[in-house]
Amino acid sequence: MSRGGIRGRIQAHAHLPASSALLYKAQHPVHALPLDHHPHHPHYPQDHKHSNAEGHEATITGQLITNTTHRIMTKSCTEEPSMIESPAGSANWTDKKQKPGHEAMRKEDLENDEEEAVHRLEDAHELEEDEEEEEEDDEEEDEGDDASKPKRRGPKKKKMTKARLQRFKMRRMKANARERNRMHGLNDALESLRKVVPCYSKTQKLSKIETLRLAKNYIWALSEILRSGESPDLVSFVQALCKGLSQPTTNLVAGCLQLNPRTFLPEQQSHAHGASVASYASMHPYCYQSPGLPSPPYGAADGAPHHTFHAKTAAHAYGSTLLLPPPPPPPPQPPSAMQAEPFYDAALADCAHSPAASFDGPLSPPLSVNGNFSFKHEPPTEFEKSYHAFGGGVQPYHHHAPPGHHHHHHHHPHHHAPLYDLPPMENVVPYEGHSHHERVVHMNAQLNAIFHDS
DNA sequence: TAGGCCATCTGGTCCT
DNA sequence: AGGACCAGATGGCCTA
Repeated sequence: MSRGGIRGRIQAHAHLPASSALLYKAQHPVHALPLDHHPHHPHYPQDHKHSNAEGHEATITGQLITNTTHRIMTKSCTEEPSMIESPAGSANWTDKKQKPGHEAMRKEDLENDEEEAVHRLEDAHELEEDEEEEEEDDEEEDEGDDASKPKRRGPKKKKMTKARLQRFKMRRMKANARERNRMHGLNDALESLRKVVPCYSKTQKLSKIETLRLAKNYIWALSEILRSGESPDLVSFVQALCKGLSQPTTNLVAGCLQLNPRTFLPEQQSHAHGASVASYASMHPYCYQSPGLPSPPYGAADGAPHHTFHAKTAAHAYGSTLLLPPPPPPPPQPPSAMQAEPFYDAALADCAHSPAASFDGPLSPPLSVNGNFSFKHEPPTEFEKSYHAFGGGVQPYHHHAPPGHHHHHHHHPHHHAPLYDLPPMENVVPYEGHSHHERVVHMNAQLNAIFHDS
């Protein structure tokens, strides 16, 4: 039984103008208030809740940090505790760029919080009040009273002096802030990934794990296109995309690609297998649009990649997300998730009757390997540059070359990587010996051949 | 209410 | 020494 997760995230909020998360955040504008005024916010820093292996100390320091920790927006801030941000940054980190006014915590708040924190830690660590000069004094304490108590083995535990406490607290705060930033960076990267795999919607996001799975499948499917050079059939492609995905995500992908979910069922695939992506796209030029895509430009509202599709280009563009690998001799075992027909019925109903019901954001770029085949006109990201550097090996990145321009004058013969005798999805073969540049040239040619009916 | 998903804190480990 | 990375723990939100 799948609860929550993608299905819930997708279906439960289909009627809402925004995702639950966004909605919740909109309804809980905590960013303007001090941290300790929002103990029930979902992303309220939770140091105080900890009762882990460190036990008491963790709890106490957690309370400390609860009152003093704030989102650190920039890396430089991690080196300057006075720059710590309002907790709202932590609660609404996705909105960080819209909330510059809360970056700095009021100084008196910080001082008060730290003072209280120190008091708590004093209790927790039996701090000796008058011990201001610490280090040396701590080292040679109670050496002679071993008769009274059993001697403690192991490293001697230093007494928590105020100064040490302060240092510890500051270290912990900075480490927490770094960790938050690190995770935010990870999430940003994941969001970037969401945008380049099929079925992107900003308000109905795939979960992290599903995004990774779908991305893996997508990469494999595209690799198969390169390897075979054939126009794959729709069902196989969708099956490949959905392999290992949850039911809700499978449902999403099927709905996103306007594929009759029934065609997943083995007994229904006989006729469906015959349809290639190209023919399907030509027969259903409009159906490759996301069911809920508003009139173009689709991506303007939510900041997603901006695509200006026409009916014709939509079929072309989304068709390219439907590049199907030829069905392997033994048809791939459909994931168990694909056998739950009701999901597909629901998806089908959505597609057929409620074009705007499921998605309010743009789909992914049609082929977002690196923007060469898609409509991307932005300068390359750092990742893209490095990706080129890594994949291309010898080719420098042509920063300002327009899409589709710099890849078309030299098309080298392409040697496909062999497939191994592994299960399809584990069969990812690096295209060694070919630069990424070359592969993209080849891919462009193939995709153009497939989807331009030439 | 259970389970999925998530953000966050935390201490350990490794690296520079 | 300090930062990055990691995994465990925790609790909140949401859906079925």
